Amino acid sequence: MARRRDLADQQQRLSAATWSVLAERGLPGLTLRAVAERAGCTTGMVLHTFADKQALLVHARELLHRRTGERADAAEAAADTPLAALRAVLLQAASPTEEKREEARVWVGFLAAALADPVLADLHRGYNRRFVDRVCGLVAAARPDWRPIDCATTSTTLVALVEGLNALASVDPHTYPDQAQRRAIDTALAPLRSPNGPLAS
Amino acid sequence: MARRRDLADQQQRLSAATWSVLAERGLPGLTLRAVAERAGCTTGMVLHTFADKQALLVHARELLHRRTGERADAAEAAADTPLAALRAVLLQAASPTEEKREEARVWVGFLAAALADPVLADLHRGYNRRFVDRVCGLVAAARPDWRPIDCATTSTTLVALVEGLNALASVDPHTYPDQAQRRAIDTALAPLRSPNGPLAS
DNA sequence: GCCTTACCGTAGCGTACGTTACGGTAACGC
DNA sequence: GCGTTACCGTAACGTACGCTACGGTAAGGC
Repeated sequence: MARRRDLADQQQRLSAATWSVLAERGLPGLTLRAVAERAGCTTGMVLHTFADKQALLVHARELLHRRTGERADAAEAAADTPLAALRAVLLQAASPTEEKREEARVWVGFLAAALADPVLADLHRGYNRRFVDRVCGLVAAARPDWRPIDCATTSTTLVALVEGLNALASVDPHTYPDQAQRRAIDTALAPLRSPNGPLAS
Repeated sequence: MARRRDLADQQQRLSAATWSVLAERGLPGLTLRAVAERAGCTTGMVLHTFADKQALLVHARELLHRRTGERADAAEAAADTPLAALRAVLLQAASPTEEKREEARVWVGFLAAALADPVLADLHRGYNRRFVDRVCGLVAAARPDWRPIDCATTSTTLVALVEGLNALASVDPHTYPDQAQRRAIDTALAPLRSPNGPLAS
Protein backbone atom coordinates (compact mmCIF):
# COMPACT_ATOMS: atom_id res chain seq x y z
CA MET A 1 0.00 0.00 0.00
CA ALA A 2 0.90 3.61 -0.19
CA ARG A 3 -0.15 6.72 1.62
CA ARG A 4 -3.88 7.03 2.15
CA ARG A 5 -5.59 10.34 1.82
CA ASP A 6 -8.55 11.70 3.69
CA LEU A 7 -10.98 11.75 0.79
CA ALA A 8 -13.85 13.31 2.69
CA ASP A 9 -11.63 16.09 4.00
CA GLN A 10 -10.30 16.81 0.54
CA GLN A 11 -13.81 16.90 -0.88
CA GLN A 12 -14.86 19.26 1.88
CA ARG A 13 -11.93 21.60 1.34
CA LEU A 14 -12.23 21.57 -2.42
CA SER A 15 -15.94 22.26 -2.41
CA ALA A 16 -15.32 25.06 0.08
CA ALA A 17 -12.77 26.47 -2.34
CA THR A 18 -15.30 26.07 -5.14
CA TRP A 19 -17.79 27.97 -3.07
CA SER A 20 -15.32 30.72 -2.31
CA VAL A 21 -14.41 31.20 -5.94
CA LEU A 22 -18.07 31.14 -6.93
CA ALA A 23 -18.87 33.83 -4.39
CA GLU A 24 -15.97 36.03 -5.43
CA ARG A 25 -15.67 35.61 -9.18
CA GLY A 26 -19.16 34.46 -10.02
CA LEU A 27 -20.08 31.62 -12.28
CA PRO A 28 -17.85 32.51 -15.25
CA GLY A 29 -14.83 32.67 -12.96
CA LEU A 30 -15.36 29.19 -11.61
CA THR A 31 -12.61 27.19 -13.29
CA LEU A 32 -10.70 24.17 -12.13
CA ARG A 33 -7.54 26.22 -12.10
CA ALA A 34 -9.12 28.90 -9.91
CA VAL A 35 -10.43 26.26 -7.51
CA ALA A 36 -7.04 24.57 -7.35
CA GLU A 37 -5.29 27.87 -6.69
CA ARG A 38 -7.76 28.78 -3.95
CA ALA A 39 -7.39 25.36 -2.36
CA GLY A 40 -3.60 25.54 -2.59
CA CYS A 41 -3.19 22.53 -4.83
CA THR A 42 -3.14 21.69 -8.51
CA THR A 43 -5.81 20.85 -11.01
CA GLY A 44 -4.48 17.30 -11.02
CA MET A 45 -5.38 16.89 -7.38
CA VAL A 46 -8.81 18.43 -7.97
CA LEU A 47 -9.60 15.94 -10.68
CA HIS A 48 -8.24 13.08 -8.60
CA THR A 49 -10.71 13.95 -5.86
CA PHE A 50 -13.65 14.61 -8.18
CA ALA A 51 -14.22 12.81 -11.43
CA ASP A 52 -14.93 15.99 -13.34
CA LYS A 53 -16.03 19.56 -12.90
CA GLN A 54 -19.68 18.63 -12.61
CA ALA A 55 -18.98 16.30 -9.70
CA LEU A 56 -17.22 19.18 -7.96
CA LEU A 57 -20.20 21.43 -8.60
CA VAL A 58 -22.64 18.85 -7.30
CA HIS A 59 -20.63 18.36 -4.13
CA ALA A 60 -20.40 22.10 -3.54
CA ARG A 61 -24.14 22.38 -4.07
CA GLU A 62 -24.73 19.68 -1.48
CA LEU A 63 -22.41 21.46 0.90
CA LEU A 64 -24.36 24.68 0.50
CA HIS A 65 -27.60 22.88 1.25
CA ARG A 66 -26.12 21.15 4.28
CA ARG A 67 -24.87 24.43 5.74
CA THR A 68 -28.14 26.27 5.27
CA GLY A 69 -30.05 23.24 6.50
CA GLU A 70 -27.99 22.99 9.66
CA ARG A 71 -28.45 26.66 10.39
CA ALA A 72 -32.17 26.33 9.84
CA ASP A 73 -32.22 23.34 12.19
CA ALA A 74 -30.45 25.34 14.86
CA ALA A 75 -32.75 28.33 14.45
CA GLU A 76 -35.82 26.13 14.56
CA ALA A 77 -34.67 24.21 17.61
CA ALA A 78 -33.88 27.37 19.56
CA ALA A 79 -37.41 28.71 19.26
CA ASP A 80 -40.15 27.69 21.62
CA THR A 81 -43.27 28.35 19.56
CA PRO A 82 -43.98 27.36 15.94
CA LEU A 83 -44.36 31.00 14.92
CA ALA A 84 -41.08 31.92 16.58
CA ALA A 85 -39.42 28.95 14.88
CA LEU A 86 -40.80 30.03 11.52
CA ARG A 87 -39.60 33.57 12.04
CA ALA A 88 -36.18 32.34 13.16
CA VAL A 89 -35.81 30.09 10.14
CA LEU A 90 -36.75 32.88 7.75
CA LEU A 91 -34.62 35.49 9.47
CA GLN A 92 -31.51 33.33 9.58
CA ALA A 93 -31.87 32.85 5.84
CA ALA A 94 -31.58 36.63 5.57
CA SER A 95 -29.09 37.13 8.36
CA PRO A 96 -26.62 39.98 7.93
CA THR A 97 -23.37 38.08 8.36
CA GLU A 98 -20.76 38.15 5.64
CA GLU A 99 -20.92 34.37 5.58
CA LYS A 100 -24.59 34.57 4.70
CA ARG A 101 -23.91 37.15 2.02
CA GLU A 102 -21.43 34.78 0.47
CA GLU A 103 -24.00 32.01 0.59
CA ALA A 104 -26.51 34.24 -1.15
CA ARG A 105 -24.09 34.97 -3.97
CA VAL A 106 -23.30 31.30 -4.32
CA TRP A 107 -26.99 30.48 -4.29
CA VAL A 108 -27.59 32.90 -7.14
CA GLY A 109 -24.72 31.33 -9.04
CA PHE A 110 -26.10 27.85 -8.65
CA LEU A 111 -29.58 29.07 -9.57
CA ALA A 112 -28.25 30.44 -12.84
CA ALA A 113 -26.21 27.30 -13.43
CA ALA A 114 -29.31 25.18 -12.88
CA LEU A 115 -30.96 26.90 -15.83
CA ALA A 116 -28.53 25.16 -18.18
CA ASP A 117 -27.49 22.08 -16.18
CA PRO A 118 -30.22 19.45 -15.64
CA VAL A 119 -28.31 17.78 -12.79
CA LEU A 120 -27.94 21.02 -10.86
CA ALA A 121 -31.55 21.86 -11.67
CA ASP A 122 -32.73 18.59 -10.12
CA LEU A 123 -30.67 19.24 -7.01
CA HIS A 124 -31.97 22.78 -6.77
CA ARG A 125 -35.59 21.69 -7.07
CA GLY A 126 -35.14 18.98 -4.45
CA TYR A 127 -33.47 21.26 -1.94
CA ASN A 128 -35.88 24.10 -2.49
CA ARG A 129 -38.88 21.83 -2.12
CA ARG A 130 -37.50 20.54 1.14
CA PHE A 131 -37.15 24.11 2.33
CA VAL A 132 -40.73 24.87 1.28
CA ASP A 133 -41.92 21.74 3.07
CA ARG A 134 -40.12 22.78 6.21
CA VAL A 135 -41.67 26.24 6.10
CA CYS A 136 -45.05 24.75 5.28
CA GLY A 137 -44.87 22.49 8.32
CA LEU A 138 -44.04 25.43 10.54
CA VAL A 139 -46.88 27.48 9.08
CA ALA A 140 -49.31 24.63 9.69
CA ALA A 141 -48.03 24.26 13.24
CA ALA A 142 -48.38 27.98 13.87
CA ARG A 143 -51.86 28.14 12.36
CA PRO A 144 -53.58 24.77 12.78
CA ASP A 145 -56.86 26.50 11.91
CA TRP A 146 -55.72 27.20 8.34
CA ARG A 147 -56.50 24.97 5.41
CA PRO A 148 -53.56 23.08 3.86
CA ILE A 149 -53.88 25.08 0.64
CA ASP A 150 -53.51 28.28 2.62
CA CYS A 151 -50.46 26.91 4.39
CA ALA A 152 -48.97 25.93 1.06
CA THR A 153 -49.60 29.32 -0.51
CA THR A 154 -48.21 31.09 2.53
CA SER A 155 -45.10 28.94 2.60
CA THR A 156 -44.29 29.41 -1.08
CA THR A 157 -44.87 33.12 -0.61
CA LEU A 158 -42.53 33.27 2.35
CA VAL A 159 -39.82 31.23 0.63
CA ALA A 160 -40.05 33.34 -2.53
CA LEU A 161 -39.79 36.48 -0.44
CA VAL A 162 -36.75 35.28 1.47
CA GLU A 163 -34.94 34.02 -1.61
CA GLY A 164 -35.87 37.15 -3.50
CA LEU A 165 -34.50 39.32 -0.71
CA ASN A 166 -31.31 37.28 -0.68
CA ALA A 167 -30.88 37.49 -4.41
CA LEU A 168 -31.56 41.21 -4.65
CA ALA A 169 -29.48 42.06 -1.59
CA SER A 170 -26.53 40.11 -2.97
CA VAL A 171 -26.24 42.59 -5.83
CA ASP A 172 -27.63 45.70 -4.16
CA PRO A 173 -27.17 45.55 -0.37
CA HIS A 174 -27.75 49.29 -0.15
CA THR A 175 -31.31 49.09 -1.42
CA TYR A 176 -32.02 45.95 0.61
CA PRO A 177 -30.27 46.48 3.94
CA ASP A 178 -30.63 43.96 6.74
CA GLN A 179 -33.18 46.06 8.54
CA ALA A 180 -35.38 46.25 5.45
CA GLN A 181 -35.12 42.51 5.01
CA ARG A 182 -36.20 41.90 8.59
CA ARG A 183 -39.07 44.33 8.23
CA ALA A 184 -40.15 42.67 4.99
CA ILE A 185 -40.22 39.27 6.65
CA ASP A 186 -42.14 40.54 9.64
CA THR A 187 -44.62 42.20 7.30
CA ALA A 188 -45.11 38.94 5.48
CA LEU A 189 -45.58 37.12 8.79
CA ALA A 190 -48.31 39.52 9.90
CA PRO A 191 -51.16 37.35 8.57
CA LEU A 192 -49.95 34.52 10.79
CA ARG A 193 -50.48 36.73 13.82
CA SER A 194 -53.95 37.70 12.67
CA PRO A 195 -57.00 35.89 14.02
CA ASN A 196 -58.31 35.67 10.49
CA GLY A 197 -57.36 33.66 7.44
CA PRO A 198 -54.26 34.32 5.35
CA LEU A 199 -56.08 36.33 2.72
CA ALA A 200 -58.37 38.29 5.01
CA SER A 201 -57.47 41.81 5.91
CA MET B 1 -19.96 56.74 -49.70
CA ALA B 2 -21.05 53.16 -49.46
CA ARG B 3 -24.09 51.34 -48.25
CA ARG B 4 -25.42 52.54 -44.93
CA ARG B 5 -26.71 50.06 -42.43
CA ASP B 6 -29.51 50.46 -39.96
CA LEU B 7 -27.40 50.39 -36.83
CA ALA B 8 -30.31 50.56 -34.41
CA ASP B 9 -32.10 47.72 -36.16
CA GLN B 10 -28.99 45.57 -36.11
CA GLN B 11 -28.47 46.27 -32.44
CA GLN B 12 -32.07 45.37 -31.74
CA ARG B 13 -31.89 42.11 -33.67
CA LEU B 14 -28.55 41.12 -32.20
CA SER B 15 -29.58 41.81 -28.66
CA ALA B 16 -32.78 39.86 -29.28
CA ALA B 17 -30.62 36.97 -30.47
CA THR B 18 -28.43 37.42 -27.40
CA TRP B 19 -31.49 37.26 -25.25
CA SER B 20 -32.75 34.15 -26.98
CA VAL B 21 -29.46 32.35 -26.53
CA LEU B 22 -29.27 33.50 -22.93
CA ALA B 23 -32.73 32.14 -22.20
CA GLU B 24 -32.04 28.83 -23.89
CA ARG B 25 -28.42 28.04 -23.09
CA GLY B 26 -27.91 30.17 -20.02
CA LEU B 27 -25.01 32.47 -19.35
CA PRO B 28 -22.23 29.96 -20.05
CA GLY B 29 -23.75 29.27 -23.45
CA LEU B 30 -23.78 32.91 -24.41
CA THR B 31 -20.94 33.15 -26.94
CA LEU B 32 -20.47 35.47 -29.86
CA ARG B 33 -20.64 32.51 -32.20
CA ALA B 34 -23.95 31.35 -30.72
CA VAL B 35 -25.37 34.85 -31.00
CA ALA B 36 -24.20 35.17 -34.58
CA GLU B 37 -25.69 31.79 -35.49
CA ARG B 38 -29.00 32.68 -33.88
CA ALA B 39 -29.07 36.04 -35.62
CA GLY B 40 -28.16 34.46 -38.95
CA CYS B 41 -24.92 36.34 -39.43
CA THR B 42 -21.27 36.00 -38.52
CA THR B 43 -19.23 36.97 -35.51
CA GLY B 44 -17.61 39.64 -37.65
CA MET B 45 -20.92 41.41 -38.09
CA VAL B 46 -21.65 41.07 -34.37
CA LEU B 47 -18.41 42.79 -33.47
CA HIS B 48 -18.94 45.45 -36.10
CA THR B 49 -22.24 46.34 -34.47
CA PHE B 50 -20.97 46.10 -30.90
CA ALA B 51 -17.46 46.98 -29.87
CA ASP B 52 -17.03 43.86 -27.78
CA LYS B 53 -18.99 41.22 -25.93
CA GLN B 54 -19.60 43.42 -22.93
CA ALA B 55 -21.24 46.09 -25.11
CA LEU B 56 -23.53 43.39 -26.44
CA LEU B 57 -24.38 42.28 -22.93
CA VAL B 58 -25.08 45.83 -21.84
CA HIS B 59 -27.37 46.42 -24.78
CA ALA B 60 -29.25 43.19 -24.14
CA ARG B 61 -29.62 44.18 -20.50
CA GLU B 62 -31.08 47.51 -21.53
CA LEU B 63 -33.45 45.76 -23.89
CA LEU B 64 -34.67 43.52 -21.09
CA HIS B 65 -35.35 46.53 -18.93
CA ARG B 66 -37.13 48.34 -21.74
CA ARG B 67 -39.43 45.39 -22.42
CA THR B 68 -40.37 44.87 -18.80
CA GLY B 69 -40.73 48.60 -18.34
CA GLU B 70 -43.05 48.94 -21.30
CA ARG B 71 -45.20 46.06 -20.11
CA ALA B 72 -45.36 47.61 -16.67
CA ASP B 73 -46.37 50.93 -18.24
CA ALA B 74 -49.16 49.24 -20.15
CA ALA B 75 -50.40 47.35 -17.11
CA GLU B 76 -50.31 50.47 -15.00
CA ALA B 77 -52.10 52.58 -17.60
CA ALA B 78 -54.89 50.05 -18.05
CA ALA B 79 -55.84 50.12 -14.38
CA ASP B 80 -58.20 52.74 -13.00
CA THR B 81 -57.21 52.75 -9.33
CA PRO B 82 -53.74 52.89 -7.78
CA LEU B 83 -54.27 49.53 -6.07
CA ALA B 84 -55.41 47.93 -9.31
CA ALA B 85 -52.42 49.45 -11.08
CA LEU B 86 -50.08 48.10 -8.43
CA ARG B 87 -51.62 44.65 -8.67
CA ALA B 88 -51.45 44.74 -12.47
CA VAL B 89 -47.81 45.76 -12.45
CA LEU B 90 -46.91 42.98 -10.03
CA LEU B 91 -48.99 40.35 -11.77
CA GLN B 92 -47.61 41.10 -15.22
CA ALA B 93 -44.14 40.64 -13.79
CA ALA B 94 -45.25 37.11 -12.88
CA SER B 95 -47.45 36.53 -15.89
CA PRO B 96 -47.63 32.96 -17.19
CA THR B 97 -46.65 33.58 -20.79
CA GLU B 98 -43.66 31.79 -22.25
CA GLU B 99 -42.23 35.15 -23.15
CA LYS B 100 -42.24 36.10 -19.49
CA ARG B 101 -40.66 32.80 -18.53
CA GLU B 102 -37.88 33.54 -20.96
CA GLU B 103 -37.44 36.96 -19.43
CA ALA B 104 -37.22 35.43 -15.98
CA ARG B 105 -34.45 33.08 -17.07
CA VAL B 106 -32.58 35.93 -18.69
CA TRP B 107 -33.05 38.04 -15.59
CA VAL B 108 -31.53 35.31 -13.43
CA GLY B 109 -28.63 35.06 -15.85
CA PHE B 110 -27.94 38.77 -15.69
CA LEU B 111 -28.30 38.72 -11.92
CA ALA B 112 -25.60 36.07 -11.67
CA ALA B 113 -23.44 37.91 -14.19
CA ALA B 114 -23.78 41.11 -12.19
CA LEU B 115 -22.08 39.38 -9.25
CA ALA B 116 -18.79 39.43 -11.16
CA ASP B 117 -19.26 42.29 -13.65
CA PRO B 118 -19.32 45.78 -12.10
CA VAL B 119 -20.88 47.32 -15.22
CA LEU B 120 -23.77 44.87 -15.26
CA ALA B 121 -24.09 45.25 -11.49
CA ASP B 122 -24.51 49.02 -11.85
CA LEU B 123 -27.13 48.55 -14.53
CA HIS B 124 -28.96 45.98 -12.43
CA ARG B 125 -29.03 48.23 -9.40
CA GLY B 126 -30.29 51.18 -11.42
CA TYR B 127 -33.07 49.26 -13.10
CA ASN B 128 -34.14 47.51 -9.93
CA ARG B 129 -34.23 50.75 -7.98
CA ARG B 130 -36.40 52.28 -10.66
CA PHE B 131 -38.78 49.34 -10.37
CA VAL B 132 -38.85 49.71 -6.59
CA ASP B 133 -39.54 53.43 -6.98
CA ARG B 134 -42.41 52.73 -9.35
CA VAL B 135 -43.94 50.23 -6.95
CA CYS B 136 -43.34 52.59 -4.05
CA GLY B 137 -45.19 55.35 -5.84
CA LEU B 138 -48.13 53.08 -6.49
CA VAL B 139 -48.19 51.93 -2.88
CA ALA B 140 -48.16 55.54 -1.70
CA ALA B 141 -50.96 56.36 -4.12
CA ALA B 142 -53.01 53.40 -2.97
CA ARG B 143 -52.45 54.15 0.69
CA PRO B 144 -51.89 57.89 1.18
CA ASP B 145 -52.45 57.36 4.90
CA TRP B 146 -49.26 55.31 5.25
CA ARG B 147 -45.95 56.76 6.29
CA PRO B 148 -43.20 56.89 3.61
CA ILE B 149 -41.14 54.35 5.54
CA ASP B 150 -44.06 51.93 5.44
CA CYS B 151 -44.48 52.48 1.72
CA ALA B 152 -40.79 51.83 1.20
CA THR B 153 -40.81 48.65 3.24
CA THR B 154 -43.92 47.42 1.49
CA SER B 155 -42.50 48.14 -1.95
CA THR B 156 -39.19 46.39 -1.33
CA THR B 157 -41.14 43.47 0.09
CA LEU B 158 -43.37 43.28 -2.96
CA VAL B 159 -40.47 43.57 -5.40
CA ALA B 160 -38.48 40.92 -3.56
CA LEU B 161 -41.49 38.65 -3.59
CA VAL B 162 -42.12 39.08 -7.30
CA GLU B 163 -38.49 38.65 -8.27
CA GLY B 164 -38.16 35.69 -5.94
CA LEU B 165 -41.21 34.06 -7.48
CA ASN B 166 -39.81 34.66 -10.95
CA ALA B 167 -36.42 33.27 -10.05
CA LEU B 168 -37.76 30.17 -8.32
CA ALA B 169 -40.40 29.50 -10.95
CA SER B 170 -37.81 29.71 -13.71
CA VAL B 171 -36.10 26.62 -12.33
CA ASP B 172 -39.08 24.87 -10.76
CA PRO B 173 -42.34 25.90 -12.43
CA HIS B 174 -44.07 22.88 -10.95
CA THR B 175 -43.58 24.04 -7.37
CA TYR B 176 -44.36 27.65 -8.29
CA PRO B 177 -47.21 27.48 -10.80
CA ASP B 178 -48.85 30.62 -12.10
CA GLN B 179 -51.82 30.24 -9.81
CA ALA B 180 -49.56 30.02 -6.76
CA GLN B 181 -47.70 33.11 -7.91
CA ARG B 182 -50.92 35.04 -8.27
CA ARG B 183 -52.12 33.89 -4.88
CA ALA B 184 -48.81 34.85 -3.32
CA ILE B 185 -49.03 38.34 -4.75
CA ASP B 186 -52.61 38.79 -3.65
CA THR B 187 -51.66 37.59 -0.19
CA ALA B 188 -48.88 40.14 -0.07
CA LEU B 189 -51.27 42.84 -1.24
CA ALA B 190 -53.77 42.07 1.53
CA PRO B 191 -52.35 44.70 3.93
CA LEU B 192 -53.04 47.35 1.30
CA ARG B 193 -56.71 46.47 1.42
CA SER B 194 -56.79 46.60 5.19
CA PRO B 195 -57.96 49.74 6.97
CA ASN B 196 -54.95 49.46 9.26
CA GLY B 197 -51.25 50.00 8.83
CA PRO B 198 -48.96 47.67 6.87
CA LEU B 199 -47.78 45.79 9.93
CA ALA B 200 -51.10 45.55 11.73
CA SER B 201 -53.18 42.44 11.46
C1' DG C 1 15.77 -1.22 3.97
C1' DC C 2 13.56 -2.19 0.00
C1' DC C 3 9.64 -2.76 -2.88
C1' DT C 4 5.17 -1.90 -3.94
C1' DT C 5 1.51 1.14 -4.59
C1' DA C 6 -1.40 4.98 -4.00
C1' DC C 7 -1.16 9.73 -4.57
C1' DC C 8 -0.63 13.98 -7.06
C1' DG C 9 2.29 17.64 -9.49
C1' DT C 10 3.63 18.67 -14.36
C1' DA C 11 2.89 19.30 -18.80
C1' DG C 12 0.34 19.26 -22.60
C1' DC C 13 -3.58 17.74 -25.43
C1' DG C 14 -7.81 19.24 -28.08
C1' DT C 15 -11.32 22.57 -28.11
C1' DA C 16 -13.74 26.78 -27.95
C1' DC C 17 -13.55 31.24 -26.66
C1' DG C 18 -13.02 36.65 -27.66
C1' DT C 19 -10.93 39.30 -30.71
C1' DT C 20 -8.58 41.02 -34.92
C1' DA C 21 -6.80 41.59 -39.65
C1' DC C 22 -7.80 41.40 -44.23
C1' DG C 23 -10.09 40.96 -48.50
C1' DG C 24 -14.37 40.73 -51.06
C1' DT C 25 -18.69 43.12 -52.04
C1' DA C 26 -22.31 46.12 -52.65
C1' DA C 27 -24.05 50.77 -52.56
C1' DC C 28 -23.67 55.77 -53.30
C1' DG C 29 -21.52 60.31 -55.52
C1' DC C 30 -20.37 62.07 -59.70
C1' DG D 1 -20.08 53.24 -65.16
C1' DC D 2 -16.59 53.92 -62.36
C1' DG D 3 -14.12 54.93 -58.25
C1' DT D 4 -14.61 55.36 -53.52
C1' DT D 5 -15.99 53.84 -49.23
C1' DA D 6 -18.52 51.66 -45.75
C1' DC D 7 -19.79 47.19 -44.58
C1' DC D 8 -19.15 42.46 -43.22
C1' DG D 9 -17.78 37.43 -44.12
C1' DT D 10 -13.51 34.58 -43.55
C1' DA D 11 -9.91 32.96 -41.30
C1' DA D 12 -6.84 32.76 -37.90
C1' DC D 13 -4.54 34.46 -33.81
C1' DG D 14 -3.62 34.06 -28.73
C1' DT D 15 -5.59 32.51 -24.63
C1' DA D 16 -7.85 29.76 -21.31
C1' DC D 17 -10.65 26.13 -20.64
C1' DG D 18 -11.67 20.92 -19.15
C1' DC D 19 -9.35 17.08 -19.07
C1' DT D 20 -5.58 13.36 -19.37
C1' DA D 21 -1.20 10.89 -19.52
C1' DC D 22 2.90 10.25 -17.28
C1' DG D 23 6.42 10.32 -14.00
C1' DG D 24 8.14 11.63 -9.40
C1' DT D 25 7.38 10.92 -4.49
C1' DA D 26 6.29 9.38 -0.17
C1' DA D 27 4.02 6.16 2.79
C1' DG D 28 2.91 1.76 4.07
C1' DG D 29 3.96 -3.88 4.18
C1' DC D 30 7.29 -7.33 4.97
